Amino acid sequence: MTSDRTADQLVAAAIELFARHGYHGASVRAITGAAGVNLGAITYHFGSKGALYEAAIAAVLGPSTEHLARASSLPGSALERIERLVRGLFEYLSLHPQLPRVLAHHLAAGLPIAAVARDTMQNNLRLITSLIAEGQREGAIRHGDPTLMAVSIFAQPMFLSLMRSLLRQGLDLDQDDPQVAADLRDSVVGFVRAALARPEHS
Amino acid sequence: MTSDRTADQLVAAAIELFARHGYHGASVRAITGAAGVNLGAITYHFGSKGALYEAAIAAVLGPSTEHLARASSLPGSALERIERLVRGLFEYLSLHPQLPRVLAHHLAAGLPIAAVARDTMQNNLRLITSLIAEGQREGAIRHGDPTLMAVSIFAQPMFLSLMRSLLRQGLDLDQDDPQVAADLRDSVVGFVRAALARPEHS
DNA sequence: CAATATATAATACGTATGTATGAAAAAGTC
DNA sequence: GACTTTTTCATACATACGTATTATATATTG
Repeated sequence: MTSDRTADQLVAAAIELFARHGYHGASVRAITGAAGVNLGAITYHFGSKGALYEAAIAAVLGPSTEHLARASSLPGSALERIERLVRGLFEYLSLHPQLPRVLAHHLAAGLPIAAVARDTMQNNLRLITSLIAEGQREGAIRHGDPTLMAVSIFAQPMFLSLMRSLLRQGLDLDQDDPQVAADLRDSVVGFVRAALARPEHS
Repeated sequence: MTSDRTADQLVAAAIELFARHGYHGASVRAITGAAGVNLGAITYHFGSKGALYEAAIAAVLGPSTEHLARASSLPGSALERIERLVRGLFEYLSLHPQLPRVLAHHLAAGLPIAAVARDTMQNNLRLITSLIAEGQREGAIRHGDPTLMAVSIFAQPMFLSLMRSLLRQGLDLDQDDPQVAADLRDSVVGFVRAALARPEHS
């Protein structure tokens, strides 16, 4: 029962096309064409275009939590582990640049969020939240609602990745350039560190 | 020549429907229906659906720069003016919650960005950038690339607004609740302040 | 009030959409 | 190797799409 090649290729093509053109803009014909499979393959393997959409969301979002958990699992101070988590998020986004794009379409709709998306984001945010709370107990992180701080942190890599084309066309910041990407990562990490760190007593 | 009622209503309906369903998902029939005008009105007043789309983008994004400039224009330290700008951005987003949604669809596509969108975002980011640079000259803001810092700042209210439905469904954070909205604003402002402030010497 | 521009309206046209259908092929099973 | 299940394929169907067309109504101007 190895991997169902057709279904996998459909999901891969769907992720890219849903990210680029949104749900309605990515036609069944375009998806099956890009995947190199027959027109009827979506109906056969998933039942409907909508079901493939959910599978695509699950495929881009799903693995993120484990990736972030792994990145932040090494021993160290809470602040250090948060930095590693942020870098892990950048890493995941460079591997899956479609994540914020698919999510953006999905969120903008304002419809009920798919269960996978809701749960995954919940877990990702909880991961950051608990690290912040730990840092606050250690006395290394300043006071403030850890959940809201976590949202602030999460927003930056996500939105930065989403703004990819705009930053290139508007500010000549090409994230494909490894140096630019590294500068962006370091800037965000520095920003987050400074935002969380408890002010030193004068 | 007052205001062309039909064209205005078309833009208003288009903003909402493009925000919710994306370009392809918002049909000409749905838009004209919501606007309460004839099916042919888009062709007549704008020439095509694509032209209406550009007009809609211009209408949501365009006024933002002046709003932010006004909010941050009052005298005060750079840090204070940045705080006012961030609050101004939250205010603008509460008046135009479609902005990040329309922009998200547009950015996710990865296509050439519409000129209005590019220029407006450029100006908005420049506004923050120059305030940061000013604060650095004053010695109140820590070192770091002001442009990248500006992106970090901008990302938070934008992404927060975009995550509206997810925060409600996943974290029980309902931004329609004025108290929750105020807490979010204050948290982001505090986060930004701390991120920018030059560390005190111990 | 005629004449002339401007706006709205109803409808038609060709194309693209998601899915259903049934035949052909491939893979699996005894 | 015959039989059965699973998967692919080609095609058909009804509907929805963006826009063009043509007619009607409403302002505008002399």
